[in-house]
Parts: sequence; C-alpha cells; structure tokens
Amino acid sequence: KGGPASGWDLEKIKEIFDEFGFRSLLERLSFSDEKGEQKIEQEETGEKEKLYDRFGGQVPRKFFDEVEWPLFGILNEMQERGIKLNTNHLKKLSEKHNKELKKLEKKIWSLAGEEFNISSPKQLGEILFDKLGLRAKRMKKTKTGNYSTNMKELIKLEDQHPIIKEIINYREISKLVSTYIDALPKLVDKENRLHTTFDQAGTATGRLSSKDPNIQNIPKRTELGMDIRKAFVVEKGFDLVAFDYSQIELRVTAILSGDPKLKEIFKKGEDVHSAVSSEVFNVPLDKVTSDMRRKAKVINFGIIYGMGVNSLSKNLGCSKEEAQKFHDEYFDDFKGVKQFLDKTLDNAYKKGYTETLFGRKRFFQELLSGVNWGTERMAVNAPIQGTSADLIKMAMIEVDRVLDKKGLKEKVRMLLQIHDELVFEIKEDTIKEAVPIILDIMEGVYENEIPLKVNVEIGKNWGEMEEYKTKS
DNA sequence: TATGAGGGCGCC
DNA sequence: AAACGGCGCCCTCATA
Repeated sequence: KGGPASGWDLEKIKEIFDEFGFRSLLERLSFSDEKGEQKIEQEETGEKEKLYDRFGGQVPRKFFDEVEWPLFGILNEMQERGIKLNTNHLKKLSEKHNKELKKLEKKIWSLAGEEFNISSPKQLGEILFDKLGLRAKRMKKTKTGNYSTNMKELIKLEDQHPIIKEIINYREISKLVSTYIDALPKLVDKENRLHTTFDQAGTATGRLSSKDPNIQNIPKRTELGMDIRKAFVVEKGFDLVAFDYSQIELRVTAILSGDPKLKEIFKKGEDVHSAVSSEVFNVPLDKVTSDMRRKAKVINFGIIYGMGVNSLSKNLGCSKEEAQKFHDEYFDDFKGVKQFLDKTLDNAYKKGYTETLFGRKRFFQELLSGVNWGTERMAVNAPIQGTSADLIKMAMIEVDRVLDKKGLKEKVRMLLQIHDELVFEIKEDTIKEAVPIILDIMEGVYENEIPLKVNVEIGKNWGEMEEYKTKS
C-alpha cells in the first residue's frame, strides 16, 4: 500500500510491473471473477468518492462531477505520457557547470582566506559577517537570530567586497545544477520521458501542484534557466506548443469585481500595466515611461496578493508616504476593485470562507473568531487565484473532450499544466488544425464581457519557443 | 539511514 | 515596526 515509511510509491510499483509485463497479470487477477464488470464499476466509483473526499467540501458537487472528476482521468494520461528529456544535453550542462562551480569555489575560498561550505548559510554568514565584518543598512536576521545571506541581503553587500559577486554567481549555478541539471535525468524512464505527478486536491486555492519532479517550477528567468528548458524536447515529427493565458489573474479580478475601468482596459485590449500606470499617475497612455509601468506592475501584483502599504513601499523602493499615495490613487481610480476586496474580506469574516466564481471554497476558521491580518491577505487572494485555477481546469476538460471527439488525441497530446499555461506535443501536420481549436476553447471557456486572451508559442524544445500567430 | 527544521530559491 | 498569494525541492545540520 505504500505507507509513509515504506519507501514504496504506487506509481513506481506500476512502472516496475509494466517493465516486466506483469501489468496484465495484475489486472487479470484483480478482475477475474464472474462479477468482473461490477467490480470495475465499484472501483471506479470508489476512486471517484475518494477524490471527492480529498477536496474536503471545498468544491460543489456539480463542479466536482463536471470538472474535477473528468480532469482526474486527463491528469493520469498526462502523467503516464510524460515529456521527453534530452539527457545528453543535460549531461553536457552538468559537466560544464560543475567545472565552473569548482572554479568559483576556489575563487571564493581564496577571497575568504579559508575553505568552507558555501552552500551552508551558517558557515557563509560566519565568513561574511564575522571574519570579513561586512555590514549593511537594515540587515535582516533569520529565525535563529543570524544575519540572513539571501539574495536580497547579498545585493546590499555587493560593493563592499568582491566575494559577494562570486557567491551570487555560485548560488544561481549550484541551485540549478542540483535541483534540475543533475536531478532530472535520474527520473526519466527507458524512453527518456519524465513523468510528473500532479496533485489535484493538494492546494488551498484549487491550483494543481506537481511533484517528482515538480514540472511547474522549471527555470526560465536566466540564461542558464533557458538552457535547462532546452532539454525538454518533443518526439520526432512533433512540435511543442505552449498556450498561456495572458494576465489571467487580473482579468479574473476584473470579472469578479466588475470594476468599470479595469474592465475597459481589457475590453480595449490595452497593456494592463501601462493602462493602470496611466490612471494612477494621471498621464496619457503614450506618456507612460517604463519606470512608471514597472511601478504599476508592482501595484497590480500587490492587489492580487493583498499587499499592504508597507510591502508596497518595500517593493517599489519608495517611502511609505509615497506608497500610500499610490495605494490611495489606485483605489480611487479602481473603486470597484476596492469594493470587491472589502466585500470578500467581509464575507470571509462573516462566513469563515471565501468562494471562487464557481463556488470553490477556501475556509478560514480563524477569521470567525476575530481580526487576523496575516489571514486577510490569503482571503483576498484565494478567490482570484482560485477562479483562475477553475477556468484553466474547465478549459482542460473541454480541450480533451473536443480532441477526443475529433479523434486527435494521438496527434495532439496535452503534456503539462503550469497554472496559466498548457503545453502540448502536436504532430507537425496537425498544428494548423489543432492550434486554433485549443486556442478558441481556452479563450472561450468563460464567455463574458472581459475577453480571455491566450498567447501561443511553438518550438522543438521548451527553451527555444517562438510566438505562433494564427490569422483570425 | 531516516526525519524534520531552517535557510534558501525555482516557478506562476 | 510593519514580509505580498500559491507551490515543491535543494543542501545543511541536528537528532534519532
């Protein structure tokens, strides 16, 4: 059964059975009695109710029957199919960057004047703060009272000592090498395919999570990150196609709040950060500078995350007074958003839960017994993040249904879901037919005033994707 | 050898 | 004074 300490994992057992051709034997054994049909039926309903229970009353029965349960089968297919990994490419990256780590290690040691474990925050802290005596303003401390050595703190120290730059460099490389470059190849099957496990009911908001490996946090921000993505490849004769919802959480915010200005921005198809910037800073759209847009972006994210004035000022790198000004200005411009957030919170305190557009609940027992600032932010975020999760789940089952109906499932294979993005492996000769189908389903999954927009990218690997334009 | 906490960090 | 939502995994280190 694979108890917590046994080290056995049901998927692994299945794989082993497959490998030795025992799977069919297993199935014959399980279903060989005269009531075979009935038994299969029972096991299915058993599975279904088991999954339902795992949601712990968070999803309405109807939503479960129509979305979550059909999704269960789809996720299983995605997991079994897996995605192809170019392990040779990773092997090359591993050699190159492990060498580089050795070099950096020596350099750092010589700058420090002694050998130590750079990967140990404790040892690193002793070198930086005790031995070298580095200091900065407002240094953050860890839970255990030591000075933090995280990225943000290191940057503050950067111009004080040449060692910092090297450590930052070392950090990035060692993170990506140990977590991805050296770890992923160990997890592939005989065909070099990587099989994640999606957890459908594991998050508080309704999102999926992914593990062994977590395919939802593959690097992409840095050059080395994109190099790692290049190892995610397609089978010969196929293309990798990624469909990602543009600004889904802000669009959902517009849907849920009905805020006229935010709605208008999306209806006009404007760049939301620029448009919000134009409102908040009271300048015409074409006078929005890149710095103003950057600030608006921080504010937009802040809304989604229930950010307060303090963290806003930290993130913008401005004074609290200034942040307060932006904050007030935003909510003055987007009164509907303000009302929505207030109402969400009010409801959470009254009922002890929040709800998505489709009735998925997240419970906050602690709010029933009084004010709780930490929880408030989660309560504000839950319906936004949750509704987005609902929408993409709905799109997934509709895409699967249509592909099945058209007999395209062999040629159009859904591989991954990364929260607002679906990745497919599509036969080259089917791209033209399949892309518009998937695109339309995703954009049309919830018809309303506010358009949902999906961007499409195509390539032979996940690190070299190009925009795909459909003439429509 | 296994577990859990701590620090840190990858993604959306 | 004031740390912003959701995840999973790496290494270190103490402990069992």
